[in-house]
Amino acid sequence: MSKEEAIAKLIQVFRQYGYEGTTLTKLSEATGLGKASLYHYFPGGKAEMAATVLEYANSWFETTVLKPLKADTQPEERIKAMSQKINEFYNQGQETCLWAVLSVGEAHDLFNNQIQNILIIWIDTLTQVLIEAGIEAQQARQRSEDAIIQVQGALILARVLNNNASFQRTLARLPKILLGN
Amino acid sequence: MSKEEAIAKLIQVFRQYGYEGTTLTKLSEATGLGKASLYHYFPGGKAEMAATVLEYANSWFETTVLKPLKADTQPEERIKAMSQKINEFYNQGQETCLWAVLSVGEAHDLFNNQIQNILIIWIDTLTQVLIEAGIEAQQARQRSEDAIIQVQGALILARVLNNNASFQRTLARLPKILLGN
DNA sequence: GTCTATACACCGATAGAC
DNA sequence: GTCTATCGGTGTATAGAC
Repeated sequence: MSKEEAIAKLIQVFRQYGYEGTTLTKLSEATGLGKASLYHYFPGGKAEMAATVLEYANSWFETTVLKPLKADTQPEERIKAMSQKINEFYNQGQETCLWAVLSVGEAHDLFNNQIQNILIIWIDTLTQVLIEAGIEAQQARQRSEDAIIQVQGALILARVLNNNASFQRTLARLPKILLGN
Repeated sequence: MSKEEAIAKLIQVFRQYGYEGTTLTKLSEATGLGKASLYHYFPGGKAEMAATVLEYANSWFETTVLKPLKADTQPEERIKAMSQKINEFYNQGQETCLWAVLSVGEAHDLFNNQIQNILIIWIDTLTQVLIEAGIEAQQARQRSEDAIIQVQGALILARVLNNNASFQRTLARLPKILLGN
């Protein structure tokens, strides 16, 4: 198993159990690697694994979800493309958000910088699209924040109600919310 | 210290650290009670403490936040009253949501029933207000879900950005979102 | 690189004196 | 009811053979 494949397994554990709820035993079982092997790849232990997983997720998000926002097409098309990628990113709303779970408890002190960075990039990128669509700057920023709020909130509701219908509805409405028509 | 005062301290710990991140040592320090004393009040240990805290929060929410929704005033007034209480409940957006943090990891299996119940009550109560305001049933329900989504999402954004401006903005917009004017 | 074995701290929980 | 002392278990992390 390559390091990249291992990271893909680790991310599942962290996002399901959170930082404190994730144990080396769970990480070991998920990857099939022994504890000592995990420490070979990640000498910094659990904290380094989480930081690496977070960096990997951030990078994936930027190149996959945010890239369509910079395409040379109509703003509405770009936003629809983003929504579709978000849907994949969160597995149709059935997966928790790694950023949300790692922003809690002692993990907050360790990782909030990384999480804050990616959210700001997301907001900024969306804002730029709306400005290109002719929306005034401050309103563009507020609507971009609203979009992220709704995605995050919908994930929580889907998790608690065990029903992703409202998540799907939220994603479908994103273009309208952002472009205001 | 009365049991009720102790619970008020316990809730702070659980909502800051989540279930797995909360330790008996933290709970002991927060209340000023020794571990053995905590077990005297809560023989079921940490799980019983969390369940009690959750029950207490649910009850407080119902009597304080949801009660204004059943008042004999205009729907818009009731929703404004609810928003104000939500603002207090989450300390102007500076506190995490106990329900959101206890819906993660192994705590999900233990407590999601309680959390699901209170969210459904919240949605149902809001829906009823909107129906009284003349809004069609299905749309009333969807808008109620949207309101909860936005509150939850705004709390996450506030925590990550360390800035509650968007939470305040979200609360201020709730009447408009719900009543659609 | 991966394994077994293990160190050491802290976890939740309990015993028993007062 | 609250305390000190402590239990068994598990957590993270490491040592050392292979």
